[in-house]
Amino acid sequence: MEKQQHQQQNQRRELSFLYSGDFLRRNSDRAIENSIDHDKPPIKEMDFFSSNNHSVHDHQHRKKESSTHQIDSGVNTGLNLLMTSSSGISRTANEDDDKSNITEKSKLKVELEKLHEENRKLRSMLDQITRSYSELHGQLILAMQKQAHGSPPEQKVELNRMSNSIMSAQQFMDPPRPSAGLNVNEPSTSEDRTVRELSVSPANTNEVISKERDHPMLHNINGAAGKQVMSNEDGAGGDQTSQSWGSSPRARSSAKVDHDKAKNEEQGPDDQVPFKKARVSVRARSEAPLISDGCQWRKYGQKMAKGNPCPRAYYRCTMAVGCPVRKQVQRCAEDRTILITTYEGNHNHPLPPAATAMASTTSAAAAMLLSGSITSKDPLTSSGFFHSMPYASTMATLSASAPFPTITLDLTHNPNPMQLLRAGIPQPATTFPLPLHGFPQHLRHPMYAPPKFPAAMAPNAQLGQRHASMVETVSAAIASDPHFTAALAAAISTIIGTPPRTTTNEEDNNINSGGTSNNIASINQVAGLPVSPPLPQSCTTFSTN
DNA sequence: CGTTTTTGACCTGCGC
DNA sequence: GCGCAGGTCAAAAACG
Repeated sequence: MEKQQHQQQNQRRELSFLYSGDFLRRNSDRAIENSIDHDKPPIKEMDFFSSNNHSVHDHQHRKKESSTHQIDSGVNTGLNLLMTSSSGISRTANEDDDKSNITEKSKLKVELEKLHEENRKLRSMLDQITRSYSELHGQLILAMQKQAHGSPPEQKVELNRMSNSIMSAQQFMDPPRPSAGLNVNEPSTSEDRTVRELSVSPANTNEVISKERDHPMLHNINGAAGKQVMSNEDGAGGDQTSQSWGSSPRARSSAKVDHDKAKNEEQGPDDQVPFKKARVSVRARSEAPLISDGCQWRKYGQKMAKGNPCPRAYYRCTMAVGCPVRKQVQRCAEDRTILITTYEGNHNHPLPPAATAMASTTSAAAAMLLSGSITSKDPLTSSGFFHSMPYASTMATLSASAPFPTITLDLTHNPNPMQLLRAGIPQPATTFPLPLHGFPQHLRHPMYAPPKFPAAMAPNAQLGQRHASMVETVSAAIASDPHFTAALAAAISTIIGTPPRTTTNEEDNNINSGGTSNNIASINQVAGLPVSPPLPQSCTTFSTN
């Protein structure tokens, strides 16, 4: 475990890119290559959420930089660093020196006061953001409960499902559980089964864990898995994804059986679950061969895909033995600066917060994809939904032509609602898949890292940015779907970790009438939140995938 | 020496 | 049944 964390940390160092601007500058002279091959420069992965862009091999440089950050920050560190500048000056006994010392002291005093003032401002900003988040969270839950009461049965199920997602997102805040442990706090749909299966032979334990430790939201992702769990009394079903992704020959053959089973289910009278597998595709501009989503991946294959001169690489999650999550990475044929990462499957292990961010985003997308809004026979009709939203049409699209239902989060388009709403923040000229730019400078500062955060999990500076960028991404996505809104709010809860609070009527009105813009505005404030409420010490599982 | 990547072979599903 | 394409396996090579 320790080793794993260490590796993670290493990987994160390896793949850090602070701002796209930096990234692009550093790589602008590098020719874009056709393939994701490996004779490439040291950049191994583009890190969506990290805070700097120094390679792990540049360890010393990195250390140096981090200390520089601390000094440059302007945030009161509690040490009067400026004093040190005068400490080395040899003192004479004459009056001139005394005078200059006094002047210097007064200067420092002024400086100190400035810093105090800035601290005060930042603190109040933090408070405000925290309040906004709490309000929003409460509004969300309340609104969903309201809707659940007044909606047709189908929608009720959906809303309840989302509610569960939010509630269970709170569970992410729990400390990491040992991998052998089961989460008895899972919703009742799987709880019974868990108890039942706990008595199964040890050989089965892993499978049971992988099924039941998954976040309930994740179950939902792959086609109302909750339903599956309840309906598969023989214990063979449950997690379609992990089965179909089985790696051993035995798993493969059983996967076929289960696939057939799934087919039968699909063709059965209950047509409400047309898809058992969802994929989330993330399009992002990157010259790096990979995007960093916080997970560890092992490449297990590469293929030339038809219609694209760039090879498609296949990766498998290696953060836990038997984790069924896979991803495919391929450059866009039309624009090779665009990297398309497609996730599939659910993690069966706890994820570091950095991974939770990306995973939550894609998970929510997948949840939406498989939610009631897409239960119609023609998945494409649901995409019309996006068209009614500004930006949303470029944020998320659905594909019916793909072999699996796939939702594509397009992060290559610049206008991000969050950025537009954030007045007074200079926009860098370069584009970046995730809206890192335009983020208040202070959020990039290492001082904003959560004090309680385990060092092994995420370096301070990176973490704040990861969360910041993630929240922005999530907020933008919220514009595209109310279901998405709920699911992503769960993701935000995961990141920020503030318990919900009861709302006032006024707040209720806001959310009922407000539509997405209000939400975005509120969440935007959240995005401005450095890390105020304690961040989750770990996350159980998130996944998209 | 353990882990990861590479790469050709193999399997599976699908359309004709 | 055949060919094609997508996806996976696993031995060998590369890497740290």
